[in-house]
Amino acid sequence: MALTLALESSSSSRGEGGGDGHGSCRPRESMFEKVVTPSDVGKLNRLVVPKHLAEKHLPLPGAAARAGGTVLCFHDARGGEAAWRFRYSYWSSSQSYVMTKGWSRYVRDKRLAAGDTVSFYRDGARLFIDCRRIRRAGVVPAVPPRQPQQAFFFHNQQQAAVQPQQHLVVAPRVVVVDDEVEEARRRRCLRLFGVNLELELRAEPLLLDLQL
Amino acid sequence: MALTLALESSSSSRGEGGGDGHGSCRPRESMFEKVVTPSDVGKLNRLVVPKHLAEKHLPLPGAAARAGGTVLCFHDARGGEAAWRFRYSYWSSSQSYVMTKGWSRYVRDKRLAAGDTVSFYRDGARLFIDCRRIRRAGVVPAVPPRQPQQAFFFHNQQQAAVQPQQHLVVAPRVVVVDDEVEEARRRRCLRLFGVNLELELRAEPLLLDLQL
DNA sequence: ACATCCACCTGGGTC
DNA sequence: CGACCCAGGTGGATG
Repeated sequence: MALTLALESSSSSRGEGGGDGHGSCRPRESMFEKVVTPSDVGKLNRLVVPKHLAEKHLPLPGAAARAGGTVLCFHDARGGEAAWRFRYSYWSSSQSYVMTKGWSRYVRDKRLAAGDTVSFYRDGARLFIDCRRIRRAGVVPAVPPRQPQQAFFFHNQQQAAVQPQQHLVVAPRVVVVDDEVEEARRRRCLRLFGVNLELELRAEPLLLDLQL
Repeated sequence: MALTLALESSSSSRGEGGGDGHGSCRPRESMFEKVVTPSDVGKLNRLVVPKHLAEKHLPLPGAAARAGGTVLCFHDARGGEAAWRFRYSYWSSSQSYVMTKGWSRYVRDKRLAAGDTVSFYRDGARLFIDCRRIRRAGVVPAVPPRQPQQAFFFHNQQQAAVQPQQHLVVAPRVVVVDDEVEEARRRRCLRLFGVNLELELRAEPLLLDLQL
């Protein structure tokens, strides 16, 4: 069954209920949203699902919980063939519900950052996931931060790290962005083709040569 | 069938074949060696056996792999009654061969540290294990780093870490050693009763009070 | 309680 | 550059 994607430009209501007007699908009912924490998008490779939301919308049969969880398949609310498979389980040690395996890929592909919002929808037995970025100062990124695009990409972010004193020379559009959240680690964030490059925060101002 | 241990003091060829002249046994053929990583001797309690070596010298029948591995019994190449039993299994998740149960005991008893070498030999169906420390400048340790001795031992190496500015006061023989290997992480290594304590490398010289 | 073991998982590196 | 290794992890079970 194909999903009809009528482009509704923007619904005025931004409540947790409806689609938020990014041109996505219809016959879903919202389950819940979460503003992701630094840990949710960091090296822990897991999303903590708030317990009350998990037990209300994504109950784990208990047998499944003891059996090491289950695998949930979420369709991408933006359409496309992409289906996101996450291991979903209960960690008795921390008494929390988590999505583990597969989650880090979603974070990477969607360029999720702390403060962004992930939304989970359901249409009958069909599950959907969507996300939206936080409101950011600065320009809209040159490349929309979506889909497993095969754009220019630093393979080794270590090598891509920019020393404060270096000049950064780039070709197309570049946007310097201040992350709103992620105050846990105070970092500067340079957004390049949808890739976040993290710079050590120094007293000195950042020196950049932007050749646009 | 007893194994005759003729003391050939040192085979001139140091190739991966022979004994290294520590007065150990003969009729073995070397299978492989590994320079152990920090993880191999750390809290993970497992030794990763490089895949190509594992499949060449210690194949797991596949049925055994699926059955959760097997137990291998290694005789101590230095002689003695000691036999080291390791669970040996294949982790399909990481596609790697590992020795798990029993390995941490070997690490402890032999005071194995990162950079040391473990060697596996075979004599027909009989398996042998040996290890040697990395070449170190400085004196031979006061206590030979052998056998299940129940000597003084820091349970938590974290706590045992020494800050460069501190004075270290110790009772018996102590040797300060510069690690030749492990240049990957440049660290000072202080050897104390066979335990390696790692110090952050600083410009300042190490300050020690040695009360012998 | 604590250490160990076990079955997973992942990113970086390498080929 | 995709595929694969493997070093470095995890939670949970066990004794």
